[in-house]
Amino acid sequence: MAHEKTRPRPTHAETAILQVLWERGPSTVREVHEVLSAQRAIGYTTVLKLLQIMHEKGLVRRDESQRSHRYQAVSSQRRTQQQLVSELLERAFGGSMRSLVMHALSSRKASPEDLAEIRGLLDELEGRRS
Amino acid sequence: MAHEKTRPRPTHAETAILQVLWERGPSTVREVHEVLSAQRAIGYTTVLKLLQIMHEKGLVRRDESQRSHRYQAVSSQRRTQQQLVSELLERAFGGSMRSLVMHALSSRKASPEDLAEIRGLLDELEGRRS
DNA sequence: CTTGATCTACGAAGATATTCGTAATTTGGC
DNA sequence: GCCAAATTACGAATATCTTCGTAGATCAAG
Repeated sequence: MAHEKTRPRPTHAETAILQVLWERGPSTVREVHEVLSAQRAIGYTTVLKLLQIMHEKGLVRRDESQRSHRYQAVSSQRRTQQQLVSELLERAFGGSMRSLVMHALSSRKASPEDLAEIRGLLDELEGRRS
Repeated sequence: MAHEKTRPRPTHAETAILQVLWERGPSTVREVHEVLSAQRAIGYTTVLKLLQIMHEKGLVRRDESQRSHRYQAVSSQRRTQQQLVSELLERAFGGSMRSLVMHALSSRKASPEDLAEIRGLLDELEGRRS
């Protein structure tokens, strides 16, 4: 089995860690802990344990060549986000993509650049040429 | 406290039930169970228990005037969806609304009506008059 | 080599979520 | 009134998630 088909959906705490790994790239437990503990109280060994569990689950890869192991996310941010959006779509929006997008757009102030890019994608989806 | 400020975020199983209540309106345990068990194996008393817990949490209201109690969602679908989107935004998208919208748009085929409505909202957000 | 700092491994406690069996209650039909 | 079917209440088992303490290994400094 060259390709893992079904990687488990990351939990809340796990997603927070993935967030850090995506931003920083391959990181040690200490580095991840420093970022997270700036956001909320969390023990060092808690982060360590979470990363170990994520490693078992196949959510992260581990480089053990150094004393301080380096962890990196297996799935790209893009792919994971896609998975989470799809899931939310089914779970709470009954598959209504429009509804989700409308909510997202309304939920936060968007920059002109954001809007322009979204508009561009809309154009594509509508099959507009030129 | 006339208004409950913080209603707990619904869990996975709970969201599935809310989904049914939003679609059907006030429903009995049996009715909810019929819908859910068509999707996956789940016992009648499991649904009952979940609805009882949701009632304790304040997620649903219960009409006990009939022998078969009727449950209905307390928060509107709209409001709950808003909450879940915001959470996902923080949790996995680092607050990048654009990213979320782009993913959502790409994840599913959208009807011309969907696209038109989204475009309309874009126009509003861009402050276009006319 | 010894010591203190740092790191991993591991177990386990506590919290939360999910599941369902059993018992007690109610009700409609006979 | 009695029974079968349907319903609620309740407790408990199981699973999953989150947390962290402790022990042991490793390493750098002196």
